Parts: sequence; structure tokens; C-alpha cells
Amino acid sequence: MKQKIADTLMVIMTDLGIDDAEIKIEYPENIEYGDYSSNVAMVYSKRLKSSPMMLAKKVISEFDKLKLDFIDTVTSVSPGFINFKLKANVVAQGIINSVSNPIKENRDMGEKVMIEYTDPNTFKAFHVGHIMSNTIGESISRLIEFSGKSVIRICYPSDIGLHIAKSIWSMQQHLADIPGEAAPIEERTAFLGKMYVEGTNSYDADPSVKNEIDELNQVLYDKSDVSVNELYEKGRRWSLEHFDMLYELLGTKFDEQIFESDMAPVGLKIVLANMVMSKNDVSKTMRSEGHGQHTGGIFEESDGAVVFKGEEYGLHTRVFINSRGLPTYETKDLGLNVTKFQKYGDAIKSIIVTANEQNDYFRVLTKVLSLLDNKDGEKTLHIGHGMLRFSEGKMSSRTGNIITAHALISEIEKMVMERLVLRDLSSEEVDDVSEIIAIGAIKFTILRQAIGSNVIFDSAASISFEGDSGPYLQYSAVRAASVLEKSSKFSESSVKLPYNVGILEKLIIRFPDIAVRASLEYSPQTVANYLLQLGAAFNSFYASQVIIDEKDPLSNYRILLTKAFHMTMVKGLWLLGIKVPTGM
RNA sequence: GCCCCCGUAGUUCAACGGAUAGAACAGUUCCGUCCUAAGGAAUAGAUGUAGGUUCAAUUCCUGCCGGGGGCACCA
Repeated sequence: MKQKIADTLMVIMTDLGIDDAEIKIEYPENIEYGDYSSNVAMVYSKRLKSSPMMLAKKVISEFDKLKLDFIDTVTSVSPGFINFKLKANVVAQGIINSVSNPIKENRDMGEKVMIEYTDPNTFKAFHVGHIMSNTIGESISRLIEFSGKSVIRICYPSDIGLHIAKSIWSMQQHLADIPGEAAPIEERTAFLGKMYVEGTNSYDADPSVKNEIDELNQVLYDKSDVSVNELYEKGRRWSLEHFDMLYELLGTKFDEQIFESDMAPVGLKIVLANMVMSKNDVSKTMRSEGHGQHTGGIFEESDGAVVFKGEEYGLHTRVFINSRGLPTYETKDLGLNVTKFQKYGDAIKSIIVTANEQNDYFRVLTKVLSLLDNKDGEKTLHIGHGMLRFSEGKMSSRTGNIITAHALISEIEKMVMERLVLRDLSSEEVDDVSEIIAIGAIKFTILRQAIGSNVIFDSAASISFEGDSGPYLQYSAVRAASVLEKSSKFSESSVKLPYNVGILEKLIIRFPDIAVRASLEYSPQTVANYLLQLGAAFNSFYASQVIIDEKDPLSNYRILLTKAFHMTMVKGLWLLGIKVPTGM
């Protein structure tokens, strides 16, 4: 219908002498203005030497002559908008159709898109920052899937580097305190986290320790010490086990896990093959010639390190190989991204989600990728998200300490449970439901606002679960489901269409457009804000009338509308990675 | 010093260059014989500042003020 209106306007504008008109059909800000609106009259009034209102009226009179069967009225409104109102029965029929023909995604059918997110560090805590990355990455993945593309979810855990050397050094000082394998996974990983913090403190405080740890780092790369390798394998295994648990809890299933340790040699090879040639170095670099034409290489030596000079591209210089000859994360990341495109050569895009403190770094990295033969940088998109901060309450008082994902989730879960005591639920249900609600609350807080800016997590607001929140949406879906359960004896075959439709219907039929826009813009918040409107419309509908009423011939329609709402809300929440509990 | 991002009600957030700048929380009022009140209805309150571009600017451009992040061997 939207397209039909646009096509019709195009014809009219062409007749009026504008054959290159750009027709944009929008949703009016206020839903009472109409179902669709167009601004053509304002855009082209000057060229047609008319006033916007006069042109709008002219367009409308032409439009009316064509008598489109689904249009009720077309009106012009100052300063020159043209508003289109659909016939009520057309909208109502749309609702019924949406129930009988639910939207299907063509998952795994279309072009491939790679997306990397979460990227935790072994030996360190999986903290709230990783929840941010995971929540945003998962939602963007689902949006892309919804648009019909095939998504490759990639995780890049860090399992090599200085932070590991710091942890292992501390472990060596506390060999007797290392928990046994039987200890709970949280206890084992908490121990590792503690070791990392201690190691970092010693590294900064004592130059001789710094030296020891730097050397230990080398030993780790070389794998030259059996006892070090043992500690390393143990800690790595524990961390990865914990991560897998958290991914499942958060609802992510990665297709590909690529380890930093494997990328070190790959990256090194690429860097060394693309060095600026010095005169007596030419013979050494000859072997890289088969790879193509490098106009003087990409990396150069500086103060004993190998760097990329970004200044000539408006970027800054970064070290790729340090003066000890070890690859920095720049090099490993380079190896990673080249590897990704080697594995999935047919991918049209590679998205990387990280905190926005890495924005400038990723500009450098994508530049380097673009300078390589395959120009992978041109297909690479970095999305930087903000930080999760805590405004008040228990969480913010833990200054200095990193807040782990486990701590946050269990804290919120506890608060939800207190609330659920008032409900009529079995204890198993409470466990299940409180987890779904807690995760939904956290995820929604993250996703309801623009990705780039910091999220202020107000524990008090998030647990009150009033107003704009994940639980508010989950609750609206649960109520709808409850109505549907009670209405099972009603048949869908005899539906009488209403004479009027409300905001609820109009919002429901917008859903596909909203999802498409959110997918194109990588903006889960578009969906989140839409769902808030949708949930409010349903709650208002729910409060203002009785849905199931055996004496009312329109009852069947309202039940179908409730069903359409429920399906839309569940699907919308799915796009955000949020589940709907069975009851709450 | 250089580069990037951000300044919207008391607070936390919205607003494809468009209409009367939307919500929520906090405040002040209502709604409990009814399908889950984690709900609904009402009320009051905001675009940092000075210019520019445009039929139209919270949105684009410039200056200023204020906040955050990043700039060589950490990830």
C-alpha cells in the first residue's frame, strides 16, 4: 500500500512537470493525522511556482480522481503535508492477515555477514562491558537475520598477551590457593580475576616484577616452560568454560570461535610481508612479491618496533610489533580479520562490535586492512558502543572493582524474585522466570538508547520495573498470552470486522517497516522504542475494554487483534534478544 | 597540543531535515465487583550559546562554552 501510494504520487508529480521527484512516504508523527504522509508539496512547491498548501491541494485532487480502493481520505495540513488515511476494514484485514501469515525470516538463505562481538579475555573477569557488547552484537545479528541475510557470529577470546602473563605470575605466587577442579566455576574464575588484578598491581608497582612478567610473557608465547604451560592450560580452560555458560544464559550461540593465540603467527606473517623495504632488505622481501604490488609497504621500523604511520591518512601511529619482537594486539587483530575473510570469502560485510574507546584504533586497523591486497577494510564496519555505568545503589559503591556479569545478573535476579513472591508461581517457575526477567531488564536498558553513548544503569529504576523497561514489555506479552489462553474456544473463522481501528492496529502493521529500518541502520533502539509504543497501545486497549465477551460479535476480532499483538511483541523482543516468560 | 563523540523537562532516554519536540521516573490527582494493577487515565515541566544554510534545523555547517573518549611498544 505504501508503495502504491508512492507510485501514484510519482505519476501525479510527473504530470505536474517534476519527473525526477523523490517520493518519501513517512509515518506521521502523530498517528491521528493519518496512516501515511508525504512532503512532496513542500519540497517541490518552489520549482512549480506554487505555495506548499496550494500544491498539496492540487496533488490531492489528482489523487482523488484515481480512487485507490484502500484509501479512506487524503487531506492537506499546514505547512503542506499530505496525509493518507486507510480504510478501517483494510487495516483490520491487515491484522487478520498478519495472524494467518506470520512474517517468516529467510534465515541462512541470503548473503553472508560476519559479526564479531563479546570478545572476553581469559584469566580476566567477564564483566558488564562484555554484556554490553554481547547484547548489542546479538541484537544486530538478529536484525540482520531478519532482513534475510545469513549471519556468522564470531567470538574472539583473548588467550595470549601481557594480561595473561600478569595472571600467571600471580598464580605462581599463590600456588597453594588455586581452587580445585571441583570448586564451582564462579569461584575458580573469580580466583583468576583476583590473580590478574594482583599481577597488574605488582607490574605497575615494582620494576623488577615488571621485568619478570615481561619475560614470562615471552615464555608464554614460546611455550617453553612445562609448569607455566600447565597453569596456562588450566586457567584458559576454566575461563572458556565460564564464558560458554554465560553465552547460553545471554542467548548467544557463536558459529566461530577464533583464538588470539592462533592469530599471533598469522598477523606477524602479514606484517613482515608488508614492511617498507630498506635497500639492503630488498632480497628478503622478494618472496612477498607474489602477493601483488605494494607501493613501498605499509609498516616500518621505528625505535626498534614495527609501526604503522597513520598520520598521512589523518590517523595516528600504532605499534604492531614491539621492540621485544612480540606482536601487539594490532597485529593479532590484523591476523584475525584477514583470517575471517579467508574463511568466509563470500561475506559481503564484516562487523565488529566493541566499546567506543577503540573507535580510533579501529580506524587505523580498517585503514591497514584496506591497504592490503584484498582491501578487506572496505567491507569492515566497526560499531563502538558506550560504557555501562551505575548511578546509585550497591553496584556503584563497588568502586575500584570491576562489576562482573555474574554479579549484576544475580543481583537483579534476586530483586525480581522478591517481587515474584507475590505471584502465584511454583518455585521452579520462579527460578526460570526471574532469570528471563532479569536478563530482559538488563538487555532492554542497554538497547533502548543509541548504541554509541554510555548507558546509565540505575539499579533502582531497573528493579522497579515500571515504565519504559524490558519487564513492562514482557508483562504486556504475558497478559496477552493469558487472554489468548482463556479464549481458546473462540473460532477464528467468523470474524466480524470493526468500523473503527485504533492505534494498536496501526502500530502492528508498521512492524515490518520498523524492523527493516532498524536492520539497515544497525539500530536496535528503533525496535525498542517502537515496542514501548506498541506495549503502551496494547495496555491501553486492554484497560479500556473487555476483550473476551461472548455476547459481543466483535469479540472474535479483538481476540485476533490480541493474537496479532502478542506475535508482534514476541517477535520484536526476539530481535532484541529478550525472551518472554510463561507467566509473571 | 592534535583527533573523535556528546550537550533536549528535576532525572534517564526518544524524535528518516518536517507538523503541537515524544516517553518514562520523580511531583500533583484519579481508576480495585472486569481477561495478570509489573497496568490504565489526567496534570505540570526541556532543545547549552551566537551565527549561517534551507520552504522547514534538536538534526547540516562555523565559532564559543561545558562534558566524555583516544593519541607507540597494554587489550
